[in-house]
Amino acid sequence: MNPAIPAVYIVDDDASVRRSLSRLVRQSGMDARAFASAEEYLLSQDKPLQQPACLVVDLTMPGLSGLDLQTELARRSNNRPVIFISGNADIPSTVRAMRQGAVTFLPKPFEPAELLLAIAEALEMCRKQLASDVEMNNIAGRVGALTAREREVMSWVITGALNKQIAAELGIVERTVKVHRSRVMEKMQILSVAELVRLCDAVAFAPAVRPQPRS
Amino acid sequence: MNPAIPAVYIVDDDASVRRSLSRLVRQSGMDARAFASAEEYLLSQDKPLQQPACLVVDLTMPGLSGLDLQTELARRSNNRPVIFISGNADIPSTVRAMRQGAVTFLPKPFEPAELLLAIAEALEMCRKQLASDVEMNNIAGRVGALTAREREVMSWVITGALNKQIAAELGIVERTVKVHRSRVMEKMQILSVAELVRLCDAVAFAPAVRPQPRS
DNA sequence: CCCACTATTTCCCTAAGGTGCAATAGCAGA
DNA sequence: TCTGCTATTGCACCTTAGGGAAATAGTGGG
Repeated sequence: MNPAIPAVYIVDDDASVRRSLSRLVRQSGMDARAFASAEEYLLSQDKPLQQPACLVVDLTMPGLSGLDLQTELARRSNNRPVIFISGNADIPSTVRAMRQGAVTFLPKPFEPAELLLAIAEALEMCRKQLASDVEMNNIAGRVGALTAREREVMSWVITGALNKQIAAELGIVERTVKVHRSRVMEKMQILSVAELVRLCDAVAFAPAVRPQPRS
Repeated sequence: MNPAIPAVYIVDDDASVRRSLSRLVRQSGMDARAFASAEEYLLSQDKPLQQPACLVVDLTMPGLSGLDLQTELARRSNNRPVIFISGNADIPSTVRAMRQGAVTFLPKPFEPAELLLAIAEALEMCRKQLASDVEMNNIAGRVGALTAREREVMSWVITGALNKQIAAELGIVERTVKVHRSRVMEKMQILSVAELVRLCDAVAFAPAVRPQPRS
């Protein structure tokens, strides 16, 4: 599969729906992959996504329902946008689906253009998410390259603490703090504290500050 | 109205619904205010919200519909959480409402407990939003106290630029940059660049950097 | 036992950040 | 015109940040 070509995963127990939707998707220049059940889809997903992709899921299916699938995907941090389709949907299901982050919910029958529009939106969301994920992983990787001590020093640096203060907190000499700090900046591949703060905030870097024992 | 007591704004064209919901809300210890139409509600809203509050809106009403009201509120940056109720709702309306940020959508008839649960959630969201808004206004106020030049210097500082570089960019001497920078830290009531970066990011402070003229 | 990695420290030096004091200048309003 | 606010700069001085060189030490493998 060409990583540049987006993929649409279709999950529906109705074979004729799978066929027609697959055709529609392919005619629009995208990859289509169909699954007859949520379980089947889940089993096929062993690799992290590398190309923009989204799901088109039927709400009511034997076994795991569309909502169950969505819940499971959220649990697995599989953040592919989900578009629901259903012939017999009720308001509560729609609400639940949307609250869990569904892109939209199309009641059958729907116009092919409606689905394509939703898919386009979902793929755009996915692209942004992918770009963001890449960036997060990039940063997390750099943080991972730090030693425990360096992370500790970093957690103080991003609070704006002076080297002198950090040294006092850690019970070491200022020169040592400078050494760690220097390595942090080097490994994080940045030149300023401002950038360090942004990187740490972006990945929600844990302070690593020992919890204050409340007397 | 006691600011500590949350308020629930009920917008429904059916007087009996307004009565029963108001009673339900008041019995739960909250303020209830009822409106017969979206227009009536909008006209009553001239003051910014100070207490946690949410809306319970009927989807279908004469004049502006519930969705119209939601859209208008979004346009006015009135971020009170909205709970929809409706006796004859369809999926598309539900989807649109949820996509526009509705807390939930309750089809009539619903259990009183359901609505109270939704209200509790909405009020909690509102409380967090209020706290955040206060914080944002606080920061924005401090930024507003800066002079144009100080804001300009700040925009460079948060990129991690050295005083020397900032001076070159602005065509002034380093000493002057230091003066502005010092005032920025004073007016923003902080002690470190790390904090400055966070404050600016929190309010999405515009770089104020002149756009690069691409040749 | 030797080696790589990490943590630590001392001495010393340069660059950058931050301030106090004083002075010049432009501009808007009383 | 005088006053207040803002911007600007020069000079001197102190504090921080950042590194170079070299050495000590503990830990985990090979």
